[in-house]
Amino acid sequence: MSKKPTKAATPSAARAKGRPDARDGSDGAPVSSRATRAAERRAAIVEAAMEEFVARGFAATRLDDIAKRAGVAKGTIYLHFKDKESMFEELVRIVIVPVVARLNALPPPTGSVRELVETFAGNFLKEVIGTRRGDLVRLIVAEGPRFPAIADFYYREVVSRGIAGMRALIELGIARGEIRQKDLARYPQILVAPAMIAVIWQSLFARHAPLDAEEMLRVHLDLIFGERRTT
Amino acid sequence: MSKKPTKAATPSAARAKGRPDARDGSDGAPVSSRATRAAERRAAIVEAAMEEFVARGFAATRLDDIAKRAGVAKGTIYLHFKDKESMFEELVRIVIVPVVARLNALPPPTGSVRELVETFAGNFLKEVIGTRRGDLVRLIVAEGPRFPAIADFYYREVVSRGIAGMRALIELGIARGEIRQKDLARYPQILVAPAMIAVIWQSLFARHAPLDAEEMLRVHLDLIFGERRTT
DNA sequence: TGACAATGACTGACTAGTCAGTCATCATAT
DNA sequence: ATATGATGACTGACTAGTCAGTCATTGTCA
Repeated sequence: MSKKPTKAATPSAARAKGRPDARDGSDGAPVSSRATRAAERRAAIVEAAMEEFVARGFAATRLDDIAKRAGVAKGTIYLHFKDKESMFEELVRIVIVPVVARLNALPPPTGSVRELVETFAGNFLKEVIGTRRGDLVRLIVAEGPRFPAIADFYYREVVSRGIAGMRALIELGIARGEIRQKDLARYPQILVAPAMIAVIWQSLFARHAPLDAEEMLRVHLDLIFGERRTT
Repeated sequence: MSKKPTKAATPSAARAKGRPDARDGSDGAPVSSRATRAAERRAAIVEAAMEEFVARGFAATRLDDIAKRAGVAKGTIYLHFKDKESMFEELVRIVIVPVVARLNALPPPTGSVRELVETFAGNFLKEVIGTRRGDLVRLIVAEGPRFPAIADFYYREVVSRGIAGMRALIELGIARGEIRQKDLARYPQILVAPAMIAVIWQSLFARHAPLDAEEMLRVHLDLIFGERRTT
């Protein structure tokens, strides 16, 4: 209490930072209404927070660091999120939702099942393995037990749907005679397992022994569908 | 300095805690020499720390909690470990070493390759999935990126050996005609992937959808070795 | 053998530092 | 003009790590 009788001396100086003009390069149309700027800031915070949480985990991440990375004051974070915990949960949702949307917009079943699965694997390679989304998977594995809400959400929105989708694909493959192993439909996890391992491998062991995920998935599909004759 | 003229008042009272007799249940042989007691305490700390780290992760674990759980004062921890971080690293080593020993003491290759792999899978089921060792795997996935030393160690001692062993097994299987897919030897990860997924699944999603890991592994082996005729 | 001294394992109150969350103050779009 | 966004200094709770002091055990000597 007795520590700081004088206040309001320095703070005004720092003010120089906050966007002075807030217009785009053209003539006079204000490109940033308050709402727009706020949305941009929110996005910056989400981006920065994702980066930090992925790199350090929930407990070790400092809000100060997130704020700094987002180019925002700490207080600003609290204009957008209730607290660190709900911020983390919301974050995971924000990043996952587009993934779910993608899952729901499955391409119509054209061509062989193998082709379908290959397309799927290709997308997975490109958009998950070695990307921030891949790190998110690791983050969920890491923090899931301490954030049941996140584990629940992830299971409901991604895992159960993914498993169901894969099961449908496998059953189609069995019906068409492309897949021999009938029991595979009971454990679609087997179909996905190498892909998940690839994700984890990349973020843990890539330094020691890089893994050619694409080739591995190809071998795995050969195992399930039988060897291909084409290159 | 000027704060504590009085001391030595309370501490003596707490002394009641430390083993009063230090003998075993039989007659008069002192079972706990100083060295023995110290070793017991160290073991208690390791056990407690493992529990806490697995449950909360590195950053969120409090040394006070570890001490309390181990029935030891906080200072005691520092008699055995340099600091929290090296304690964590040492811990992982301590738990992993027996696993490595187990790996090195592989049973002599008797019977079919499938039998060998099945034995292996059986052990894995019993001793890893759903046990503290399984949680350790998750912990390494979670903290590995922040503890390169641990990821290194784990890769060197467990992963690379495991992969090498599996590869040998697969090559044997190919040579004996039990395994068709020759490329499998290039990615032994595929053989192990469902087991790893089972470990992770149990600690994340067991509540939502329990997974019959044993059955899943059987199906997976059927996929690799071809369907079995026996029940 | 018994008494006494030396040892060092053990303790827990304490320090120094960290960080989530608050709020008085200021800036600015409307 | 003013309502709302934004700021960052500040607070208080919390915790890793320290260290002076205690005492059971061990070693030694008469």
